[in-house]
Amino acid sequence: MRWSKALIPTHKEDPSHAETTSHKLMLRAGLIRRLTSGVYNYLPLGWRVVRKVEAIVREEMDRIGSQELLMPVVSPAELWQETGRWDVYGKELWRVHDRNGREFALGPTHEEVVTDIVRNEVRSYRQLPFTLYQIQTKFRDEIRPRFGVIRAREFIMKDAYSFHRDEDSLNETYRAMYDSYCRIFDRCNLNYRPVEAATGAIGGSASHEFMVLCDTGESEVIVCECGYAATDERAEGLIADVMPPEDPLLAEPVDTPGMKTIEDVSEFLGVESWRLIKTIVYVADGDPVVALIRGDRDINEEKLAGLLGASIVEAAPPDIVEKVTRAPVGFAGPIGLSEVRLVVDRSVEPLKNVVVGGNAVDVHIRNVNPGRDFVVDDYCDIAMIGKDDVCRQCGKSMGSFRGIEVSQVFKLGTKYSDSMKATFLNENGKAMPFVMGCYGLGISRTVAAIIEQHSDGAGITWPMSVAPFEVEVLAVKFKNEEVRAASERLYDDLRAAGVDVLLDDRHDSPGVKFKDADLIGIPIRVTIGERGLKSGILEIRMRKTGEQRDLPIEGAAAEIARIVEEARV
RNA sequence: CGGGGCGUGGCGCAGCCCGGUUAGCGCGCCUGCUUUGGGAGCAGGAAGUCGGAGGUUCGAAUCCUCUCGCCCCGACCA
Repeated sequence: MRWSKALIPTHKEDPSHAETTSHKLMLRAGLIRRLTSGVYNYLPLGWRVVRKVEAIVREEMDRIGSQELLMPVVSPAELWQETGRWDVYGKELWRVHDRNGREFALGPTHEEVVTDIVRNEVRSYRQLPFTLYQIQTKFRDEIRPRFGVIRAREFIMKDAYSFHRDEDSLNETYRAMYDSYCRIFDRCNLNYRPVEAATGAIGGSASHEFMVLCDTGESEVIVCECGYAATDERAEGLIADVMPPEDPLLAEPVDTPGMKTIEDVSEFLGVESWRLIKTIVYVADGDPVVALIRGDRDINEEKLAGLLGASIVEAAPPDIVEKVTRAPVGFAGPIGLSEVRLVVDRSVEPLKNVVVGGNAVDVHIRNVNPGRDFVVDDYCDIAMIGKDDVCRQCGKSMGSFRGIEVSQVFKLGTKYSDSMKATFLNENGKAMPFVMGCYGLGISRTVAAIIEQHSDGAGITWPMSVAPFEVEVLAVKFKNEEVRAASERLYDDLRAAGVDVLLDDRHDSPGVKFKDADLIGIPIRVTIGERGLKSGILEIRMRKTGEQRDLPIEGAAAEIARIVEEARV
């Protein structure tokens, strides 16, 4: 490609709307342009990178025997209603309707569609196991699109689905896919880590997310030196007991006018926040539930939902809170509640003489003792675990890091095949539901994640494997006949050698070209100018390391092609 | 959805509080000449219904109302 004919619109200044490194650089280097919130054009340079990442993904999917297909973006509402996700997925499911008012979803993921294909086409256990995948545009009407393509409403994803006769077979493919993902991210030169994850709206029994380490990442991972690593939604751990031994005192109401938050009450009464019990009313699949946790901690709604076996758990609206506690929001407590399920976190068990809401306006109760003043059937783990908590596996205190979630794999089990009646016949002629796995990988997000880890003050520093071009030939003073001839020859020779090469043949000043070269970050830059030509040399420079050396023009193309070949993964 | 902020040539911004002629600046773009190893110089030029609608006023980018869009912080996920 010749730069003079290419659409590579670079910018000297940072765009005003972008915050993160990758977002700024993708805009400045002319990889993407925003069309509307969370929706992006991929310009030629950006698209080339997407294609490179896709190629790696395809190779690795093929390697484990996964077959590529293409499913439609649009799918009918009825399919989603079969599994209940038409409702469960909520507003994030991008819904459209046709001219007759019939409803459709723009696919955010394709469990329903792929299961529909398989239930119609696969009959026998002899056909199992197999894995299907596609690379396609996905739609999620995100609450808040963010960070350019990292959280977009329209994005590119590779999604794979495996079908099995039993759990053992699923486990085998799950492992193969997990290893495949490791190879993919290794080849993209990413510093990443697979961690245990919650299953969320997709469902299933086990899940891992692949996290690319990045301080501005949106996900928090809890880690322990023993090897344990899990997302904060999923992490288990022990919350250290801070309660000193105390004799139980007599519970008594206390006036707390207008004190509605843990912070208010703890300040007003002059007690530490852990000497309170946080009481939160939730609605789980339509039914109110009250959850209790120590005052300085937060409830993990994901865990609560899992414990209750509910698909939707959300904080109750004020009218439900009032109905349940007979008081406005802010004075909920466990004492005297009836006809509502109480879920109590383990952190509450050791507490003595603590403060709870009084279930009445402007009243709290102090010196409350769990078990004595209210009944606890069972203490559970519904706590959001943090980096300062203690590992359940080894007992050491844990740490945390932030990351970008580039992929997630799930063991789905029969969740979808059950609800969609997708079955095969086993050896005994008995109809069995397919055991399924699903495996997502955000292609566009991976591109952004690569930039997050591969840039410097001057621009992007692409790894060879995903760079839009492998070599940039920068002609200083392209007008000069000798420079022009030498550049053209090298350009042709490199292309003939199978190298992706960009020729900067613009008639701009050298400064402009050098700055642009740094910005778009092609791994190898070859500079050809009058100066070097006099002595028959050109200059080759590695973008990432800044390492540079002179090369005789004779045989330069072959030498450069060799270096490129070596750097390819 | 709650909180905060912003919409002025392609990009980055000033002007707005305190209304007043042809709406500025830097970058970019076009033409010509000179220049060419780290964002060149000179000369000339194109490009904006000041997000939109309504209102106040002799007069609105500026004040008021409504509306649309965008970004950031929190509840969602590849």
